[in-house]
Parts: sequence; structure tokens; C-alpha cells
Amino acid sequence: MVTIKDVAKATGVSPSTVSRVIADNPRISLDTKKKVRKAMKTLGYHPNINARNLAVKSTKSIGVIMPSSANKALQNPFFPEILRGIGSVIHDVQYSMSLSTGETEEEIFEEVQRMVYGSYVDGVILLYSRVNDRVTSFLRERDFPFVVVGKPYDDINEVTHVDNDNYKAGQEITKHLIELGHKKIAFIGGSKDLFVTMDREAGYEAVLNEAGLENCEDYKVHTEFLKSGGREAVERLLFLDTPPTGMVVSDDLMSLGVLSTLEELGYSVPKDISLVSFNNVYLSEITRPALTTVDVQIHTLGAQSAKALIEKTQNKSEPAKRIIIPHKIVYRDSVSRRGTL
Amino acid sequence: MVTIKDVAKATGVSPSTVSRVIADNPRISLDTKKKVRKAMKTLGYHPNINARNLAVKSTKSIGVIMPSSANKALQNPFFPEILRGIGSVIHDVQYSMSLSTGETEEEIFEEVQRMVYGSYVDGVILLYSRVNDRVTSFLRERDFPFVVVGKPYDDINEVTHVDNDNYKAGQEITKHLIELGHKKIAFIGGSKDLFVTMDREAGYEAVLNEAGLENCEDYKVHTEFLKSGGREAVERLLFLDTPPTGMVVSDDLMSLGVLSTLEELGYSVPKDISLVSFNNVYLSEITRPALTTVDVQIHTLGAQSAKALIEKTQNKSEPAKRIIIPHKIVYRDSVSRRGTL
DNA sequence: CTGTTAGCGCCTTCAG
DNA sequence: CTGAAGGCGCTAACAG
Repeated sequence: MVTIKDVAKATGVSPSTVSRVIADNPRISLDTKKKVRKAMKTLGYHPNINARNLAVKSTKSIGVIMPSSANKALQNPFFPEILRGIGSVIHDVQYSMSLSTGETEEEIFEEVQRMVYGSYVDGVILLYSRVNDRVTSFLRERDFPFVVVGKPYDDINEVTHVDNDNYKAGQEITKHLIELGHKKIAFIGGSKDLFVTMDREAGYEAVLNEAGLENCEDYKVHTEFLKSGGREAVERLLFLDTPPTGMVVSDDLMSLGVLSTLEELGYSVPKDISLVSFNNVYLSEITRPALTTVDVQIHTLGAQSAKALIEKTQNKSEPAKRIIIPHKIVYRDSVSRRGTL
Repeated sequence: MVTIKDVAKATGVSPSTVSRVIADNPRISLDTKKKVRKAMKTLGYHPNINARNLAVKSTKSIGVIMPSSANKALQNPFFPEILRGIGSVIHDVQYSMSLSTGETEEEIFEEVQRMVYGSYVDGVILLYSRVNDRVTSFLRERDFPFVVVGKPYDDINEVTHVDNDNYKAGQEITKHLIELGHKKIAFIGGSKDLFVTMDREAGYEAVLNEAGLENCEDYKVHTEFLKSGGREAVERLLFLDTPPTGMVVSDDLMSLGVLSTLEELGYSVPKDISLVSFNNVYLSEITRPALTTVDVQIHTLGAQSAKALIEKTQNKSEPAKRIIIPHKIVYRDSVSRRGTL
């Protein structure tokens, strides 16, 4: 390994000078800088990160914590996409990202501990948000920089997070259905203790009430990440006395399952039933029919969270922020107009 | 930050003793070990990774390089799943993983350089394999430990890789179609310079020839990652004089697109056309119809690659290996028997 | 069984 | 503008 000393020797200067050249210190003459840089190049010098980190007590690396992967949720294309978003800014500022790998909540917690105690990373991005989360408490106690993607459960004003306005999104997409003449609209969401679900659902309800439409519990189903297309959930809806004509599904991947079940049961989308959902991952444009869905700009979500985190690591007194990424509805083919009945 | 010295002072021993306790060195008396451990606990000591890395010249961290994300391919659920696989072993051995984030080939190359030159990682897992890849050459030149998931292009015997027997898988799945009476079978694959595609296709061809079935170029289409369901590709197939009755598609996500296009054009799967594919990601069980696909055990692919890499970093003279992960066909509903025509 | 000493490669005062 | 010296936190001989 070629070190700073080798470069120094080759150039006939001192190691500290070389160090200063690396930092592009203005008090070094252009001449020596050039000399040194040339030597670095020919010798193939590259700074040793660990040594630098040790010296400056920073790692220029951030940790990304995925939700526990007990279920299939991780196969949601949402994740690679958000990683890309994070990656894009990470790359620009020459940081690196360290991915959590735990399967269980316990494992994840251990890993976060290692990350912060071991000075692996300068900050952490949480790709989930859960009630009573040990990780969050831990991070807050230690006053360790972190941001969450989504809506934090506790002390929402004190943890910076980047999120969509899921309430509004829920309203808009539901309104879209109503404007097309739908009066019986159901909501299919994931686990009830996910804020995304709750917010989107709240928006849905608000619009229903406002429009004076039926807003009954029967029309709302929550299922764990959909196994076998969430068959039971969908069936329950369809076997009601007055089944819905429209469905608001809280995730594209879920929609795929719902779509399948629906058509298997002999319902045609959008002819018999209209369906809208959220996220706009790639697959929502290759389903049949292609999904009308709200684009939450996953990539931006990731990018902004990284940006916010880095700011925070660089300036600890940066105040907690809430960053709302705008969404927009992408109109495709999963909805149709209802004759006024 | 509490350091080894603090612990030493608190316990009344020397720093090196503490260090040895950390390493669980057998030559330290149980008594002092206990004392030291207790002090570590009460003081809240955690080793500083950077310092250790610097001292031992190892990072206990591996880099994971994703393909360039110019296209939508990254939204393939394949990736999160393989990351989970890698993560599972990484976690057990207390390593960490650093994810590449580059969008372009160029960016990726830069990042790999940083990773190896900067001693960020001990080794690297390549999640892709491309002809004439700078990254691969770079790694080989520098004799830096790496493994590739899939089949490497150059010097296949000198780079350890973990892969499926895609040729065989291609044969088996095609044979399945034949056994059900299909005689006109097409192949839809991704880019031709991906070995996965080529291998699967070769298997397909072999079986066709063996069975004395038509193996014409018209039946093979290659498309970049399917935009809008690979409409053109599928159409080309269907508008042939004798359109195929069976299709072998080289990826589940692609299959979804094909499925949509097919049904939009009025063909029913599996009634009119049978379709089989590869990977068995979660969505293949919630499509309509659910896909008969070969399960390539993505998770295992990831886990084994991590395992092989770690072995390699720990023992540089570990020989290059080829690790083949067994596959198996998962029978679902996208195929049907053909009357003998 | 344990302490002392010397680095790992880099950065950062403090002098000059 | 540049050099010398010390230290970041930990490990690894080398002594005892």
C-alpha cells in the first residue's frame, strides 16, 4: 500500500505537506501541489479511509436500515428504488452507505448498535417506522443523527423525516373515483400500525364523509402483506350485500394481488370494479390493466432523506425538519366511469 | 467516547490487557477478564472499528455492486431478495455490507475504485456480469477478492462465482412444456449479452432440437428490459404465420409484462398460450394466472456468494470456485395441456 | 498471565 | 508556505 509518506519521499516534501495537498489547503504553493499530485498519480496513491476516519472522527458513511424481513414486504420494488435515491446523493458527496441486514427486530437493533457504537457510520436512515421502536429510542437517547422515511411515531416534531402527504394523496385518489361516479368505495390497506396505511385511509375517509358517501367499517380491510393475493380480504368485500365498485389499495404490489383475485372471481377491472393505488413502481405500468396510482416519487424520497441526513451529520444543531415530497396521480387504465346509479 | 484506555484505567490493568480481553485471548485469567468485562459494561465501552481496522488492516466489510441502473431492471424484486441472502450470512459473522450506488457504468467503476483503494471493504460481490467489464478487470489486476453472482465472462475458471445451472433449468422448463403437448415454443429473453439469458436460451434450444421441434430464429426475441410490457416483442411472435402456443420467458417480472400484453391482445393464458419463466420472486404467485416458474433460490444465491467471498478474504489462496445452486420448478397455473395437434 | 513499546496512515497544532 | 511532533484507538510483538 502506498502511503502519504511514500508520496512525501518521492516528492521531497514532508508528509504533512502531502496531507495538506489532499485537503487542498490554500496555503500550499501551486508548484508543490502540482508536484505532489503528480507523484500521487504515478505512485498510485489513494488515501486510506480508516486512517483518515480515525484521525478526523467521521466516517463519511451512512447506515440504511430496512424493515425486518420476516415477511415478503421486502420484495417490494419500493426498496431498490429508494436505495437508488439515497445512492444518487450519497455518490455525489462521496459518501458510502452501509446496509442493515437483520431479519428480526432484535438483529436489526444489534446492528444499529454496532453501527453507532463502533463508529461505522455518521448517521442513519430508517426505512420504516413502528410504534415503540427500540431503534428510534436508542438513536434519540444517544443523540445520534438519523432521519426516517415516512412518519415517525413518537415526538414527530423532534425527528426529521421525509414523507409524502399521504392524507392528501388518499383524498385526491379517492376523489378521483368519486368524480367518476363511484359511490361504493372500499379501502384495502396493509398493517394498521403503519402510518402510511393510516394516513391514506384517513384521507379516503375524509373524502367519503365530505361527499356524503357511505363510510362503513365493512368497506375497510387490513391484511398483512398479501399472501396469495389477499384472497380472503377481497372476498370479504365482494360478498357484502352491496359490494364496492371502487377500491383504494394502499400499495401497488398489493394491487397486483387484488387484481388477480378480482379477476379470478369473475370481476373485471375496470369494467366491474375500479381500482386505484399508491407508489407507482415499475410494475404498475405493466399490470393488466395498468394501474392508476399515485406517484409518490420514491426516488426523491430516498434522495431527500439522504440529503437531510448528511446535513444533519455535518451540523448537529440542524433543527428537526419535516420534508414533504409532492405526489401526483398517474392516470392509467384501472378505473372507469360509473353510470350514475 | 470511552476508549480502551478508560477501561484499562478503571480496571487497573494495561490497555493491551483490555485489548486481549476483547479478543478473548486465552492467556488472560478469567478473573481479570471478568473485571474488565464488567468495567466495559458499566462504562459503556464499544470498540472503535476504524481504529481496529487500521491496526489489523482489514475491514470486516464487503462491497456489493449492483448493475448500473440506467434502466428499470433494478426494480426487479430479485435485488432486495439477494441482498437479504447476503445479509443473512454477513450478519452471522458480524460483517457489514456497503452498497454501491452508481447509476452509470462510469460511476460504478469509480465507486469500486474507492472501495478497494480506500480500504473500505475486504472484498466485493458483483451482482451482474458483463462483457468486457472494467470493474472485473480492475479487480483481477489488483488481485482483490471478489465473487460474481451469475456467470463471469472472462476466465471463467479463475473467478469464483455462484450461479444456477441455467442451461439445465432452461431445458427442464422447456421440456415441461413439451411434455404437455406443446410443439411451437418461443423464447423471450432480456439482453443477449447477459449470460443468464443465453444459458437459459441454450437449454431451451437443446431440448427443442432433441425433441425434433422447430427451432427457428423467429421464435426467439430479445428485448431490453420490457417497457410497456414488451408489446412489440410479443406482437411480433403472435403475428407469425404459426404463432407459438408456449413461451419461455427468462424473468418473472418480464413475464408480468408479457402476460399483460398477451391478454390485451385477446389471448388467454394458459388456455391459448402457456407461459413459463424463471426466478420465482414473490410476485409470480400473485399474477393471474400464477406463474409456473423455476425457483432459482435467490436468497441462497446471495448467501452463498457472501460465504464464498468471506472465505476468500480470509484466505487469499482459496482457489477459484464455481458454486451451482440447485433450482426447482414451481408448478402453478400459467401452463396447460395441449391436445396433440 | 500481563505490561511496555511501537506502530497502522492520516491530520493538526505549533513552530519556523 | 512548510516541517516536526503528537495523537486518533487499537493491536501486536517483545519482554518479563
